[in-house]
Parts: sequence; structure tokens; C-alpha cells
Amino acid sequence: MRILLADDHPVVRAGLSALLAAQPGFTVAGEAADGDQAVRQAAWLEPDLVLMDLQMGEGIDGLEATRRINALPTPPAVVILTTYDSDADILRAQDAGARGYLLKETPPQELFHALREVAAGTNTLSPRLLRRPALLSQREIEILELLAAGRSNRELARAMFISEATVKTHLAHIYDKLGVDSRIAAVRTAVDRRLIRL
Amino acid sequence: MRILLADDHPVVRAGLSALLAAQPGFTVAGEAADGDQAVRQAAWLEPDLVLMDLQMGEGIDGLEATRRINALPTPPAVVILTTYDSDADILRAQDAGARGYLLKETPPQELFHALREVAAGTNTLSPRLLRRPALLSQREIEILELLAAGRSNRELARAMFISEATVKTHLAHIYDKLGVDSRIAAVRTAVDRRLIRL
DNA sequence: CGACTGATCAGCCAAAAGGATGACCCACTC
DNA sequence: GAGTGGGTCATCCTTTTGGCTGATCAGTCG
Repeated sequence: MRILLADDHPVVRAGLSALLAAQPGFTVAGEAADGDQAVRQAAWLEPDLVLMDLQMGEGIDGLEATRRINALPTPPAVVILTTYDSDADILRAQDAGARGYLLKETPPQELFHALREVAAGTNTLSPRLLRRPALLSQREIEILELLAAGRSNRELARAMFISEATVKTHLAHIYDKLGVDSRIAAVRTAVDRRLIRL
Repeated sequence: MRILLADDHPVVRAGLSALLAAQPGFTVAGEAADGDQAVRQAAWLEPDLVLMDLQMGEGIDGLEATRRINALPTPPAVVILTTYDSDADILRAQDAGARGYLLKETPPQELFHALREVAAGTNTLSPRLLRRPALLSQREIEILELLAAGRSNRELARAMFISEATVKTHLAHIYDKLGVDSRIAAVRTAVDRRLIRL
């Protein structure tokens, strides 16, 4: 299986490269240090699979790169491999057409296994991520993300085209579910519990 | 130079291991996947230098591990190698006795150079980190960290043994310096500008 | 010494946020 | 077809927060 690595950290690329090279059946077809490179190399090298980081310094991020790769004529499978896991990220990754979402903390053997699964046509998620019931609704997560950006209730209302009263209702529900009583504690808890990412 | 790697991500350990092994003058003496292992291996292997991640899943973190390693009879130099950089982290790392603070995004050549510097007795910081003037006072950073934990002004006052009026004054100064006008925007901006970390 | 910064505190007022309650609509399920 | 959950909105009231002004005190630095 020919794999393209896309990660802005040289250390991570070297690590994946070394681990994959030592594994029968895997070949590293190329490495990309940012999103644009990833798209270009995916088009040029036509790998079977792209291992994609979400956060990559400058330029387009892994999510946008995934979207563009999936718009190629015969797109390779894209598997997200990232340090962070938040519900919001995972949902967006699926929307962008990612075929898997793995964490960098994944033991190498599990990682290889997951890649083979994806190559065989299955979608895959880090086991830890599967055991996570949706705590908040989609709308509530939207609220939280704007909240985390530092917006006031009035700004939230305008941004979401709803009344301030509704914003407050959503907030009350969020506080209730998270067991907090202020917007700042809600953001903190949501980040800790991987519901959103800053 | 015999180096001990301490990082909970197998991928990162493999990457550093591969990069260092290919570099003349560097030997990987061992690998640790958490803080406790790091301390034990530092004592047992007596490396010349420890490359230490700050965030390591379970158990003691890199900071505490650094402290304990420095308490050993003939402690090796400890260099922090982490993804995150916040003023608060850097200050604490120095207090814990770290001899350097590097970011994982550092290009390998720079990394090797920095390690040689440290081995030669110099302390080192990622160049990006040196160009950062102290924006907030120590006290203000304390406030921000409690703020980020979701505390109210009253709680802040109690926790810091000062009056609520003083908390408000500090907050006003912080808002002023960060160019924001609410606690939540202050936390967000502080995180973005690496003054604190969540 | 005087100027400056950082930390401390106070009082006043306006704006924002939070708590409680009730209500309506829609989609889905049992 | 009654119940459930999500989304929407409103009112009333309390607490919290933020803006403003002004003040004292301890260091530090020319």
C-alpha cells in the first residue's frame, strides 16, 4: 500500500516513515509538510492512502486538504491522524470525506491494522472515540464554539440568526449538561471533554 | 551523546529515534512512555541528556519528571520538547530545572544544534520563543489561569487572598493589554497568544 | 530624590449574564 | 396519538461583570 504522509512536524513524518517502512505491505510514497503540498502530491503520486494531520501551520488545514483531495478524479482514502480529538473535529472530518480518524497516541500495531481496514474499504475511528455518546446537540456545539471565540450573547444571536433569548436557553441547557454555571467554565469543560477545540 | 527520549507518542519516539540515529554523535540510550519511566530510566541509564515532552497521559507530567530527574545524584541535562508553548509553561520549565525548551516544529538541524549547545553547557530556547516580550505581569498571568479554570471574581479573590476590587483592577489591566473587553475573550486571546495553556 | 510600575483597595453605575418558568412548533418514536 | 427531544422565543428578577475614577504603598531606576 502506497502511503502519502501529510504533517508539518518533521519529527512526526520521520516517525511514521520509519514505522511504516519497517512494516511489510506499506510503502511511503511521499511526504507533505502542509495542506497545499498534500493536495498536489496526492494528485501527482496517486497514493492508495493519505495520512493527514489536521493542524498544519500555514495555508489550508488538513480538513480543507481532505476536501480537495476527495475532489480529485480518483481520490485516495484519507485517514486523519491527529493529536486532538473533539466531537466537532470528527464530525467535520467525516463531512470532508475522511475515511478514518486516528489519534497519534494510537499504538503502531493498531494503526497498521486500521490502515489495512481502510484499504479494504472499511471506515475506522480510534476505539476511544467510538465510546463517546453525543452529549450535546449540534446546535449546542455551534454555540460553544462561538462562545469559545469570546463572543457575547448578543453577538451569538446575530451570528446564528436567532434571538438572544434562544441563546440563553441554549446556554442554560449546555450549563445543565456540563454541570457548570458560567460561560467560561462551560468552554473549559467542553475543551477538557473534547467537545470542542480552541 | 547518549540521549533518553521521554514522550508518550510512539510515533514521536520513533521519529526522534530515527532522526537522532542518523546523526553522528548522537545515540538513543532509551525511551520512556511516561513521566515515571523517564525518571527511572534517567537514574538507571545515566544518559547525557533527556528529551522530555510536557504532556504525557497518565501519571506525573514532564515538569514533575524534570524536577525529579534534577534531584538525582548526577542529573542529566533535561531539554523540553513539546508542541505547546506558553509563557507560563516556559517559566515553569525553567523553575523545574530544564536546560532548554524546544518546539516539535523545530527543523531537525536546529534541534541537533540546540542539543549540542546544551551538551556544551548553554541553555537554549526555540528562537521563536526568544522574540517574545513579557506582556503581562506574573500576577496577571495567575489571574488569567484561574480565569481560564472558570472561576468567578469572588472565587479569584478568595483563591489569591486579595479583595474582589483588586481582582477587577487586574482584570481591567489584562483587558486593556490584550485589547478585549470580557473575561472569556481574554482567556481566548491569552491562549491564542500563548500566554497560558488550557 | 522624583518618576514609574505593579499590586493593593474603594465606590458608583451600567451592561451583560444567569436562573426560573412557561410556551409553541416540529420530527420522531413507541 | 401521546410522549420525547430539539429548537425557538418571552418575561421577570438577581447576580455578576465591566468601565471609570481615584487612592495608597513598596520597590526600582536613573
